[in-house]
Amino acid sequence: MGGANDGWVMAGSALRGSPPFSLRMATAVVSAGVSNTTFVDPQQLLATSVANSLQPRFERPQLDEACPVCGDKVSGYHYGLLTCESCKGFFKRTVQNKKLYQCSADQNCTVDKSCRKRCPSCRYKKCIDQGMKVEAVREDRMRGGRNKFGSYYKKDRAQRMQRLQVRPGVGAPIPSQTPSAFFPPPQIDQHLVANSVTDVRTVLPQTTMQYFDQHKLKAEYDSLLQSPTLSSTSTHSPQHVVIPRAGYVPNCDTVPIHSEIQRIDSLAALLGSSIEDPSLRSQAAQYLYPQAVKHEAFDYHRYHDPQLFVQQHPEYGVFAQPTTYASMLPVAPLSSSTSSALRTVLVAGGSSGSNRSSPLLPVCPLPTEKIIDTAFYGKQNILGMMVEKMSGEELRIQQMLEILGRSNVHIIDPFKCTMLAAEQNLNHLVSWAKEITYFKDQLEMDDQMHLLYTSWAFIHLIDFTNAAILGLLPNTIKLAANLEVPSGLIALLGSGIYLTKWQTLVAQLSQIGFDKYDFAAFRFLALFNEEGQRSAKDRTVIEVVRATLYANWGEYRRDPQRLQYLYNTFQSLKILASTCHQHLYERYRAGEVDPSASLLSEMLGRDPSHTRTHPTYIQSTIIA
DNA sequence: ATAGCCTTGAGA
DNA sequence: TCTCAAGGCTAT
Repeated sequence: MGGANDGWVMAGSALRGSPPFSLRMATAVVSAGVSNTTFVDPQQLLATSVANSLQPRFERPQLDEACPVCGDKVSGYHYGLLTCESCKGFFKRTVQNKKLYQCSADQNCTVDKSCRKRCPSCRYKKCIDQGMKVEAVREDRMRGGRNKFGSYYKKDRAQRMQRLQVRPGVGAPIPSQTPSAFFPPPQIDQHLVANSVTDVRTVLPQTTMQYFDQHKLKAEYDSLLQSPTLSSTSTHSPQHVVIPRAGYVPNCDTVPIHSEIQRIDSLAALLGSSIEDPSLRSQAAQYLYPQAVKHEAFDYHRYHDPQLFVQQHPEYGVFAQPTTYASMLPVAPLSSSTSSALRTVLVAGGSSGSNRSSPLLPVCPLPTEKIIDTAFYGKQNILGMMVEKMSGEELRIQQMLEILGRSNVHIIDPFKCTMLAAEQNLNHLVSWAKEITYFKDQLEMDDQMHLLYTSWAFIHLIDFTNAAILGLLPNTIKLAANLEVPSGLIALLGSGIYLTKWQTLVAQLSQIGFDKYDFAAFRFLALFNEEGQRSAKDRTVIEVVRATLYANWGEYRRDPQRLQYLYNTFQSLKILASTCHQHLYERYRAGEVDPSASLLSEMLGRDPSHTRTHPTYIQSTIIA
C-alpha cells in the first residue's frame, strides 16, 4: 500500500492507550475552555440533549446515518459506535469468539456494504478504527440492561444534535466517512509527520499534554468513579482463534484520500479501553487503573480537519498504516515449521478459543480512593527511582561493542555479529528487569514474560539510541581487516535499511535534549508496555506503573511541547523497533538465526499459543 | 459466518 | 413503563 516506505510500517496502536491523546480528548469535553477552538460546552450539550429529547423530530437523527464501517443503515449505538446491525453482529462475534483475522492483502481493503464480507480483518480493523469498543462486549454475556457507555451515548447524541442544528441542511445524513464514534476519532499522530524538530512544534496542540498533568488525570478518574457502570465486562480482546482466509481476492478499489484519513483517525479510536466491573468495587484493589479514564465525546473535527492536515502534511502518507505494535510483532506460531506466513494467525491462551464463558477471565479491580490519592498526590517518583537504577547503563552498549569488536574477530558475518550483540543485550535486559521492584515483586512470571516478549526489541533499540545520543556509540565495529559493521545495524537487529530513519530519530532526540530521565522513561515505558499488558493477568500493576511514569515524566519535563515531542519520538522508535523485530523474525523463520543464541531464539521463537507454558531460558533467568 | 429479528433488563 | 443496547436465535 501507499503507506509503506522502506518497509517502515506505521503502527496505529503504537498509540493504543497512549495517554496524551486519550486524555486530551477526554478533557476536551470536560473543560471546554481549554482550547480556543469552537468547542461545545458540555453543560450546554446536556441541556441541548434534554431539550432535543422533547422534540420528536430530532429524536434519533443518527439513525439516518450510514454505518461508519460499511455504510449500511445505522440501527443504533453498538459497542460505542453508531453502526448497522451487521457490523454490530460481526463485531460481537469477533470479540466473543476471540477471532483474529488476517488480511491477505495490504490491510487496506475497502469495506462497504457490498464487500464487507470479503475481508473480516479489514472490517474488524475498521470497526476498531472507527471507535467500536471491545470492552463493551460483555464477558459474562449478560443480556439486557445498560452499560456505562450510556452517558456517553447521550452526550454524543446531544453533540450530534448540536452539529445538525448548526450545520446547514439540518437532518441530512452524515457521510459514512465522518467518524461518528462518540469516542474521539483518533488524534492524528503527529509524531508521524514530525521528521524535523521544527514542524512538530507547529502542529502539537497544547492539550495533548494534559495526560501528563496528574491532577487532571485524577479529576478525570474521580469523575469516572461516579459514572454509571457496566454490568460486567472485561478488557478482553479478540486474539485467539485462527481464521484462515483462503482464496480471498484483495479489493482493488482505488483508495480515496479519506481512507487515509480514516486510518489516521484510527489511532486515537483505539485509545483507552477498560471498563471497571462494579462488582469489584468493594474489593480492596491495590492499584490505580488509569485507563478507566474514558474518552468523552467531542467534535474532533473541530480540532483537526483531516483534509487540511493531509494538505499540510503530505508526507504523512509515508508513515500511515495503522496497525498495532503487537500486530507487527512476529505473531506466528514459531514452533510450527509449517507456518511460513509472517502474519500467520494464531491461537493463544489454549485451544478453547470460543470457550469464553470461563469465570477465570481476567478482570480489573478498581483502586480504592486511598490508592488513587496515593498514586496521584503521594510522593511516588518511579521515574526518579528508575533513573537511579539506570546508572552505568549509558556506558554499557559502548563497552559491549568494544568487547564484541575485540573478542569476535573470527565472526565475519555482520548478521551473526548483530545476533550476538542482541543476545548479550537481551541477557542484560532480563537481568535489569529482574531488579525492578514493580516488575519482580508485583508481577507474576507469566506477566513478566509477556512484558519482555513484547518489549525487548524496543528496549534494545532504545539502549543503542541513548548511546548514540551520548556519542558513545562507535560508528562501526571492526570484524576483520576490511569488514566493519555499522553499530546501527546492531541497533536495528540487522535491518540496515532503516539506518537513516534511526539516525534521524537520534538526531531529533539529541536536538531536543534527550537526557537520562528521558532514557529511563523510554526504557521503562517500553517495558511496561500496552501489548504485554494486554496478555497479562494482572494488568493493573502494569497500568499503574505506566501511568505513574507518565506523570513523573510530565513533572520532570515541564515543557509540554518538548514532552510531546519526546513522546512522539518514543512512538516512532517503537514502530521502528517493531519493524526491525518483524524483519528479524522473518530471518529467524528462514533459519538464519543461530539457535545457540538461546534467549534471542526464545524471544523470536515463542509460540503464542503456549504462552502459559514457560520456555526454559527466560524463565530460569527470571527466577535466577 | 453472516445478518436480520427477537429477547432481555438496567436505568431513565 | 419505556428505552435501547446488550446477547440470542436462526434462515441463509
